[in-house]
Amino acid sequence: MRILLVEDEPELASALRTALKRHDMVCDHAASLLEAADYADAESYDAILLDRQLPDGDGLTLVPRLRARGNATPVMVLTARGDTADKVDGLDMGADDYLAKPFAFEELLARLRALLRRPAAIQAQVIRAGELVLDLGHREVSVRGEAMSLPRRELLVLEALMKRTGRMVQRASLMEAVFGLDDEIQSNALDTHVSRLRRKLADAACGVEINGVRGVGYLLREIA
Amino acid sequence: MRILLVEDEPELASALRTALKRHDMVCDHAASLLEAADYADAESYDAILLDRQLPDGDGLTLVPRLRARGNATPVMVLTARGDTADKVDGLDMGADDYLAKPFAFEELLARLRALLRRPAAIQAQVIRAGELVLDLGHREVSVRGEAMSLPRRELLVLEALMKRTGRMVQRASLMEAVFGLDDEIQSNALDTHVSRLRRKLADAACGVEINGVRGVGYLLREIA
DNA sequence: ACTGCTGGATTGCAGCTGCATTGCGAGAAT
DNA sequence: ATTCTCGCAATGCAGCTGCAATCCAGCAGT
Repeated sequence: MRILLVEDEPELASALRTALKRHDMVCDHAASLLEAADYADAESYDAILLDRQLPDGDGLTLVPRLRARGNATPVMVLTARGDTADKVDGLDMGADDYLAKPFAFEELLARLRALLRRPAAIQAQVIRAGELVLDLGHREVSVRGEAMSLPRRELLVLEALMKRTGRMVQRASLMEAVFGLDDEIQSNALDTHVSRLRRKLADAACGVEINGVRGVGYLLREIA
Repeated sequence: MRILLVEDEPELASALRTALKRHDMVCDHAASLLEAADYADAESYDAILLDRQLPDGDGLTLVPRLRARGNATPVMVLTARGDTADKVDGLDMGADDYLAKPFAFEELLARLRALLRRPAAIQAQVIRAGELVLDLGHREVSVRGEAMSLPRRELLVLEALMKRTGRMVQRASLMEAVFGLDDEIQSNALDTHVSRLRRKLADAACGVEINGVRGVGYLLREIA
């Protein structure tokens, strides 16, 4: 479980970190609103523990900003401001729980567990072709639910082709997708990978095949 | 929004009912555990407000019963028992929120709104793969009922892999799950943990193994 | 048709990358 | 103080990967 802790008070922050660590959670720490926003955008967390009083503003303003970007990470607000009005504000801004300081660490943990029980549904981006399913997010290929392990380069070829299933992919464009710019590949390495991929697709009987178009490039096609 | 209110004290119950009604919520009322179970089974609610002290037992026992039947309705416990220990118990029994009486009605409402925003599904508390059982709540692993003690990092690896049993987990994603951002790990520390975990899984003969996919990541697979 | 040509397809091979494993020392936990 | 854990480095190894040699199919010109 990955937690983002947003707390500017160093002592409390480090105490919480070690405590969370002891409970087998991986915890990143941000000490300001700005830092927190950066972290939250760059990484993906299972929950955010959020202090309100931060040097550069009210931590609570982070929540609507996240939600606006489609970030549904559960947020628990930890703050000394424990009036009913504050709590109502916090919750209505999109926080999922609101715990007033001082709090018992055991309660924080229990509430955190409760939050983590309800996972933010993540949308897997998948492309289908025939019986082939390519999960772009997890870089994984499967045929009829069965995982199929592919080497990196072959996976890149397949990805580039499946993104344009049934349509042509120029040879140069494939080269770029597979090798990028870094390598100076002069030989027929691409053909090699295509060939090997073809064989694996054929063995898997997944209902797709790769056609070469002389002088132009390749295309992946569903078999009739 | 349909709410099930479980509360045996007539005054409070009727006060809550009218208040909820005023906020456009449809509210059924049960005065006992038995009645509550019947309602919950027969109807479908968006949330349950649950008192603990009921004439025929502790209201909290309702929650595991619901969950066992696959009923994931969010539950908020309302009770005079507000010790930290009570709260922890309540939340760990599967309640989603825990509010000690007396409370401000506005806070109840705000918490209710927060509850209703959350995703409906609850994540399984235990994950199984082969003979392996991982209890996410208690953070412990067991094989055929036998507890198996794992160091923190290895447990994190196993957790990340078991959450996607049989499917790929990218190396980078594993890194994130096991180390936060804070650590600058440049070496093959991850490989080390995987290796050690592999050995323990093999020794335990638990019917699962970890496959590495060169250039991509790892996957945990049940042995045929 | 025949033949030479061209560009892709395939396959064996060798280098190399990236993973697996192990031992070790420092630091944390008890 | 002792034990456990963790990150690291060294070593070994398997598979990927690029290359080249070979093979094959389509094409054009005679």
